[in-house]
Amino acid sequence: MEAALAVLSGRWTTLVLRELIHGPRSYGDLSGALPRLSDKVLSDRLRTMVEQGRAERGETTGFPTRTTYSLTDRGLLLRPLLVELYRTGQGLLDTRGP
Amino acid sequence: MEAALAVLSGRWTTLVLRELIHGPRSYGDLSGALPRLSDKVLSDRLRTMVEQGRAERGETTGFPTRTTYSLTDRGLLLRPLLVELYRTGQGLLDTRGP
DNA sequence: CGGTATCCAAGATGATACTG
DNA sequence: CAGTATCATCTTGGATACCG
Repeated sequence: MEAALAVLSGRWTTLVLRELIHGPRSYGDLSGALPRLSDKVLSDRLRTMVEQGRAERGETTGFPTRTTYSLTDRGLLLRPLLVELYRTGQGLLDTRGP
Repeated sequence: MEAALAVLSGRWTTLVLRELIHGPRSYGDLSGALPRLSDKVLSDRLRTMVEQGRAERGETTGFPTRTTYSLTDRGLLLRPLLVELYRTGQGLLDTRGP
């Protein structure tokens, strides 16, 4: 449990994961989908996820650079947990949340 | 999802919840089961859970006081999420964690 | 036994500005 | 477009000590 929590740690981690679960996303996609997330924190999270082997980065050679992030198999392990987080969140709101 | 995360926020919240899911526990039970958790944080967490309506407190009248905490129906909503946290944690460790 | 009161250190986050 | 650099701030957690 502590291991799973450690992976989700950080206020924005799960939200970035949710975006990536729907498929590869560019830095700009993520930044646009999460407007309240600062560039600094976004790149912090992405770097951590890549270091942990949960995400991969595909970088183009041209200019402007276009980088695409996608989940690895290890990252996809988290999918059921994210689904349960969503379900539980709905449940909490239904019964007068949070 | 954010609602669910907010409820689990705090490094020790899920561990306290796990103890309570097995049944009512006194303050001392919890403190003993989680030796690395300071009194301050334990009482912070319990207070928050009671405020949120996820736990209830039953206090005796005598002395020394003996207080028992237990989960409410709202608290039990979190059970499937905790189970999934546990499952995911196991999965992470199996594939070379954390 | 079952807490509360302080204070401090560390880490996370946010705002802003700048670069290849 | 895709970041990095810097700094202020906010939040958590831990240590310690004390109270009814």
